[in-house]
Amino acid sequence: MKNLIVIVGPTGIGKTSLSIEIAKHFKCDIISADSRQFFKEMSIGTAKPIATELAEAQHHFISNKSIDEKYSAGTFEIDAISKLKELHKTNDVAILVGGSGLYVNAVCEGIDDIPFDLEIRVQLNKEIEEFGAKPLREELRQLDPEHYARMNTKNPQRLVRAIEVCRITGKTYSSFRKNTVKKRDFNIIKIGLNADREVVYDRINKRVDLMMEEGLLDEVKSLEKNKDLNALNTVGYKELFAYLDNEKTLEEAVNLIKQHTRNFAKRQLTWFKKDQTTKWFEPNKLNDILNYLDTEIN
RNA sequence: GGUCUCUUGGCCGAGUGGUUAGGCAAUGGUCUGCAAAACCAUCUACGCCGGUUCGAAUCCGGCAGAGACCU
Repeated sequence: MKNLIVIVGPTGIGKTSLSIEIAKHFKCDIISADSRQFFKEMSIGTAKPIATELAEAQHHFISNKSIDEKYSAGTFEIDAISKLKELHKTNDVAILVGGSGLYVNAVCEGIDDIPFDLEIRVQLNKEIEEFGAKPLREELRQLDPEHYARMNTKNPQRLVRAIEVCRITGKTYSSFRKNTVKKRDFNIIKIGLNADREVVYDRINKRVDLMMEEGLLDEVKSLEKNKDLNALNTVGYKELFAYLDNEKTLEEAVNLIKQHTRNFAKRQLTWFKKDQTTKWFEPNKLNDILNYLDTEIN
C-alpha cells in the first residue's frame, strides 16, 4: 500500500522542520501545499525552506512558478497527484506539507471539475467595483436560486465565481457542485501541529522580526512594480508596500504583518480543526509523531 | 495660585436628552479554481460623586486625572 503523510497546522508552528525530519525517517520526498511558496520571487516573506533545509530532503512545488503565472487549487490537484503517482512508483511513502487548506483538500479529496474563465471574472469584478454587488446578487438569484440560497452572498469572490460559471456555461453553478470525495489509491495519514494560542502567536511575532533581519524589505522592494499581482496580495508584502508608499511607518507595517499573520494562523486552525481524521501533536513531540506514523503506515 | 479645554468599551474614534455609530484587535465561524484571499457572527462603552429630569453618557455642580495658557 502507498501512503501519503499529510502535515498541517498554522503558519510558523514548525511544519517545515518536522516534514524534513519525517522525510529523513522514511527516506521520502516532500510535496509542498503552500499557495505562496510556489512563487520563486517570494522567499523570505513566505518562510520557504532555506537552502540547507532543501538539501536535506527532496522538495516539490517550491519556487516552481513565477508570480505572474496563474495557479489555482484545481491545477495543483492535477500537478500534485501526478507527482505523487511518480513518487509512489519507487517509494511507499510521500509527504504533503502545507498551510493552504484548500490545496491540501484538493490533493486529499479532490475538487469538482468546474469551468472557469479569468476574463469573465475580471469583468465581473469591474462590475462590482462600478455598481456594487447588488445587481450581481440579483442576477445570481435568477440564474441559480439553489446556490444563492445556500451561499454567503455578501462574499464578492464567491458571488463572482458562481456567476462566472453560469455565464460561461449557461448552466447553474450548483449543477457542477457534486461534492464528491475522490477515492485516492493511497492511504492518507493526517497529522496536525498546534500549541497554546499564546505560543503560536509568540512564534509568529518572533519569526516576523527574523524575516526583517533576513532582508524582507529588500525582497519586497524588488517586487514593488508587481504589487498589483494577486500573488503579492500576501501578508508581509502588502504591509511593506504601504510603507514604501509612505502610508505607514516601518514600525506600523511590521506590527501589521505580525497581526495579520496571527489572524491568518487563527483561520488556518479553524479550517484544519474541522477534519476529525487529523491527529494533533505539539511541534516538539517528534518521537511521538514518528511512533504514531510507524503504526499508521501500511 | 488663576483661566480655559479635555476625559467614550483592549486601542482608535464619531455622536445625540430617550433605538447597539463605526474601525481595528480579540474570540468563534464560513470556505470547491483569487484561499497568506474573501466573507460572517459575538463583544452594548461613555472618569468618579451628587443634582435637574418621566428619562442623562449627553444639562448643572463638585471631585480626580491630562493638557494649554497666565501670574
